[in-house]
Amino acid sequence: MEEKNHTGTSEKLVQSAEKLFAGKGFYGTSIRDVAETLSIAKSSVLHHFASKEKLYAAVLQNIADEMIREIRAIRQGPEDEAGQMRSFVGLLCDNSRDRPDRDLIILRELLDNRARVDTARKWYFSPYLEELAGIVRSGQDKGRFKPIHPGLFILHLLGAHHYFTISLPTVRQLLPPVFFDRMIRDHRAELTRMVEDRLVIGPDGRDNP
Amino acid sequence: MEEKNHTGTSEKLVQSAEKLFAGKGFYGTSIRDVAETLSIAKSSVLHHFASKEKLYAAVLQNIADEMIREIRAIRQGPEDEAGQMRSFVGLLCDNSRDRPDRDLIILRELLDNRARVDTARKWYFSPYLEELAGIVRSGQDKGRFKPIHPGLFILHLLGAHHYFTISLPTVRQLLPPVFFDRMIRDHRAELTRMVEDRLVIGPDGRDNP
DNA sequence: TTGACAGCCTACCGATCGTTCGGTAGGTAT
DNA sequence: ATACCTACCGAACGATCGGTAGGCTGTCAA
Repeated sequence: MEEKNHTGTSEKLVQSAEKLFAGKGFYGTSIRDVAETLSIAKSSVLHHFASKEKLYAAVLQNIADEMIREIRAIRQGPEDEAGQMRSFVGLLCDNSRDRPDRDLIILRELLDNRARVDTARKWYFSPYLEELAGIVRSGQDKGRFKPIHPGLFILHLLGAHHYFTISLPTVRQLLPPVFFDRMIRDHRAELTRMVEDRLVIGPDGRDNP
Repeated sequence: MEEKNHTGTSEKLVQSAEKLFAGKGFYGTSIRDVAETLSIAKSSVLHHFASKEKLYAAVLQNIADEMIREIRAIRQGPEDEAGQMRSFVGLLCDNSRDRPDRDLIILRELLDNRARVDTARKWYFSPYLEELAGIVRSGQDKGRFKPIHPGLFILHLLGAHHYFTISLPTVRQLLPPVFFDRMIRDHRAELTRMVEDRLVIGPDGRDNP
């Protein structure tokens, strides 16, 4: 058997780089910064990843892979489409609490990818969006979801959530603590309501498109 | 009388810098880049703004001022609170179409401000959020709006819109044109529905909180 | 035992970064 | 004519950037 990478440094580099890129972006993060988190030389980083771009790509790929795995696990689960969407809202909130760096990286990539979208650059998160839109379409095909545009609904749902989580540290300073705590508590319920009101057709079959 | 800034270079610099910062962020934009857009030396940029940070601050302040002016104009208009919120949705969409750089800068600042929020750094857009939350609170005080958390609703509305507009260039490549066009058309209607469903209490007085 | 290679190092490269400096051109006020 | 101002410039500063070259060490299969 081939026994490459027996130190696990590459994986540690990806994890460190994720945190740094999330905090200061691609241009704001230097290879030296990444190397220092593992107390190794800068050129050692370039031994594992041939360039800064490749390291960044590895970070994106790693995040995208995890997200795809999570959403596929939900989609292949036993729930119906409405239940899957509710589980997805829970997944969103849990991930933002446990892995806040992910949200930052995704948003940064969304911003940066905009500028170079014409350079035929790979977009790591399109399979993720495809899976989500797939759930919506599936529910619509079975007559359980309202005929809203799948991609639009997903973008609005993701937008409401990510924008909220990104704003939290800033808004925390602007709001009295009591209001802030209530806002956090209400957030997940509000996302769920977004699913119920705008997507799921009630058990009585009524629909107001 | 003192005759400062008779060339208008400072204003031109702010406008150029806004575009560049929007495209590649603070770290991704150099003073040299800004100077070249006006065909002047980079030291001349530093004559108008003592540092890169100060130039960036001027860009943010300029955007924040315009946005505050716009939202105050709506708020002091003749409409009731529901009409003001509808006008605000229209303002959002129009601005994103006419001044797309603004959305990018605001989102980037939201991301970057997160990291240094503990350094007591000024947050230029809090008065803007305050004005918006004020409209919601005012409508609630008059019994016209549902008792949703004002800040939460505003963040969800802004998030849904900004995330959507930011994603447009990327999503355009992933979607068949016919779906893409429909998505654009439905976006404003969907935001308006967000206001109607989750905020405004219908004329019959019914309310489902 | 030996050779291949992974991992990590020091040393160094050219380029670019933000910033500082001294100086010039042209206008205005005294 | 003197003094002072804004606007702008080119040169240079030290620091840092991403990346390269080459050498040392330890592991492991042949």
